[in-house]
Amino acid sequence: MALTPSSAFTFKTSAFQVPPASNTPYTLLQTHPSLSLLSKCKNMETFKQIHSQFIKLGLHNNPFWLSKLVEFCAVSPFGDLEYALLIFNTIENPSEILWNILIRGYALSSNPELALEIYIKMVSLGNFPNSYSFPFLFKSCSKLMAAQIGKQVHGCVLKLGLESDVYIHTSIITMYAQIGQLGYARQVFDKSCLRDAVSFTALISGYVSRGCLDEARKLFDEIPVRDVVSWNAMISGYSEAGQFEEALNLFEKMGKVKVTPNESTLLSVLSACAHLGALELGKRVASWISDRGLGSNLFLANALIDMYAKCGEIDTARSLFDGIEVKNIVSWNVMIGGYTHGSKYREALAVFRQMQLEYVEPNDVTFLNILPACAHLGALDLGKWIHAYVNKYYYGLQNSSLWTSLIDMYAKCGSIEAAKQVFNGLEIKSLPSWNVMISGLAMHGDAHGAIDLFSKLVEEGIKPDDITFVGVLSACGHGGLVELGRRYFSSMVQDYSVPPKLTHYGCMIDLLGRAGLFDDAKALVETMDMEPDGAIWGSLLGACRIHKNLELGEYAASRLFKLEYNNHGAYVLLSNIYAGAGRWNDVARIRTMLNDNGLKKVPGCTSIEVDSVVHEFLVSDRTHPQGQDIYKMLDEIDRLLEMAGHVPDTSEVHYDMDEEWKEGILSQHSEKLAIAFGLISTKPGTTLRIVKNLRVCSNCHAATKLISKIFNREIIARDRNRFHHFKDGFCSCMDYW
DNA sequence: ATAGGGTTAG
Repeated sequence: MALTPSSAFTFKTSAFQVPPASNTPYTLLQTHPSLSLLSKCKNMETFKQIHSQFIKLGLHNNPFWLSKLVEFCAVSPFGDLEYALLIFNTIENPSEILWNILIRGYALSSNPELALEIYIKMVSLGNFPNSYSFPFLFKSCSKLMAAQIGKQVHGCVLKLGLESDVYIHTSIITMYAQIGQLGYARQVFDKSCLRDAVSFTALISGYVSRGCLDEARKLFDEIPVRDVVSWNAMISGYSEAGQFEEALNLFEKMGKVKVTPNESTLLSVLSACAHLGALELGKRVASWISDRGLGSNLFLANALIDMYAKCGEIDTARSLFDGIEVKNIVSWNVMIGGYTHGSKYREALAVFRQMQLEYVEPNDVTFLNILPACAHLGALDLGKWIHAYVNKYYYGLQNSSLWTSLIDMYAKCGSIEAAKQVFNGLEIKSLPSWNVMISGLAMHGDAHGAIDLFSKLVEEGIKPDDITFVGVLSACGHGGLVELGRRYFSSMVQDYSVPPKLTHYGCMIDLLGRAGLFDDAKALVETMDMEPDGAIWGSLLGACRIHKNLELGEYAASRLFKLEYNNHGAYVLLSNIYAGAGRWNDVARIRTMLNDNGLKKVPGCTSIEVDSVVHEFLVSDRTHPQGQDIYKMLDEIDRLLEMAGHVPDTSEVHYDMDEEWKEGILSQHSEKLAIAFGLISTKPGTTLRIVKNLRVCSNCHAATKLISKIFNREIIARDRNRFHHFKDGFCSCMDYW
């Protein structure tokens, strides 16, 4: 029968009579070998053996040993509270110490309300609480977030005149601080003259957890003697609030006053270094750690891996990772996250696969780290597997960012319908989930879908943020909805008080430029209250190429080169503009500039997932094991395209002066290779999904439209900018991109 | 003999 306190407190003690305390001197007890026996005990089986041993030796009649036995059951992580109660119930007149131990056990348990029940029982049986009882009671109140009861217990303390006990005093402050009653915590603190580092820190932690860092800092500066816990409270407070510079400043100060950091300090500091990319400090901390032989501390090792990866030293991170003999889930997660963070998506996937081979169970953080890699690579099968896994093992999971990541993954893998399904299935839709859904629709060229969703969001009374408007404005841009775009742009500030950032200006300039409204685009650039960045000049330049605007194109390019002298794509665009205007001398001049600056073309690269494996193709790639079959298919495609009347448009190849390379370059663009591979390695009618690192060229776009018709395949292509759904000879972008 | 401040990644 499971004993509950209420049923247990029947005090059926007739079976045992506890004799009076023995006269064994205390000093003898302290060194008794049985004490180390108990402290080494790791499970109840062993405990029961020790218990019966104690009974044989007659030690159980001694109050000291009795308390040790109950204490083990009540508070050891290997103990058993019900068993503690069982022993307790055999004792006729339990001492206050035993009552307190039991209260402590329940206060630490998952049912802290029982600690309060036992306290009431204790008092109702005529026992008085002492100064030891109250810290346990306050701990229970904190865990229960029970402000009312906490105040009653506080009243009790005052009645008994125990408020000046330093332990009780601190536990009252801690309790009020942890249940969010900072005013009370402050009053207790201010009224008393008991102000040591501990009570200061208790209050500081309260302020920190409510985000009142300035208030916390004021107190921190007043502490007469700060110990390492005080420093940690403040440093980790800054770090968790995103004030990483402040965290590191404080850490430097801590070193100057010669307080030795401990594990917590180092973890906070490494996290701040990771966020700031502060590699130098990170390395100093790393050598400090290894100098003290702390390198094998798993928490620190994981934090170091994270720091190195986020600071760009991914190989150092990897060798640390490989050096850990017994990794935990965090080790795997930070390594995967490090690769994702550094855009090394294939490596992220490889570590994930390794993790599965070693039978390590992934968790939600693993998925949060691996999903962006799936999204970037278009690894839809793995993404789907993760979705199924989450549904199976994390059903009802509250981690809303995981759902947001899944929506984003589906959208970026070209499965906008699946993205919608996940989104619609969400009971609670966080703003980020709305945002990824809106930009997902925008990416897929469903401008009206995105705008409708935005209206729904507003109807639900949710306040959109700057990211929402990036989605809305880019939807308008992809759809060529100029007037609507203008309206949303002005509505941002007016109706939602979201001031436009550079990206919003970028969306608008792209929208206006692509619609050929150069005067408006120029006017917007000139009236902006911030300096235009490369992306803005780049999209203006791109628009100038589409609309053959030589003059503005030259200007935009000159501005862009001042910011990004090595932007190869920009030289190409400008060269295309010159070529379109027949200005061959200028084309040649650009060619020379490229050579002089040693700029290499970013190779076009397209990936396609077949049978859960992501295959990558570069321009004119001949490295694929099925290369021969692919090129055979490519010839077949070109033959059928020609028959269908497709004439390659060579106006965009002029920038490429390499004549022999130019030959056939169009038909060997990476997306065509990927499509050819997709056609030969999937069943007829299967949708092909491809991901390209650059923007699709107009040639491939025209060709892909025809391929979709000739081979009766839906082809979903993601380029640098957006999705194109090719079907039946048409593209969802309506040739506006 | 039982008591106070903080545990870790995104």
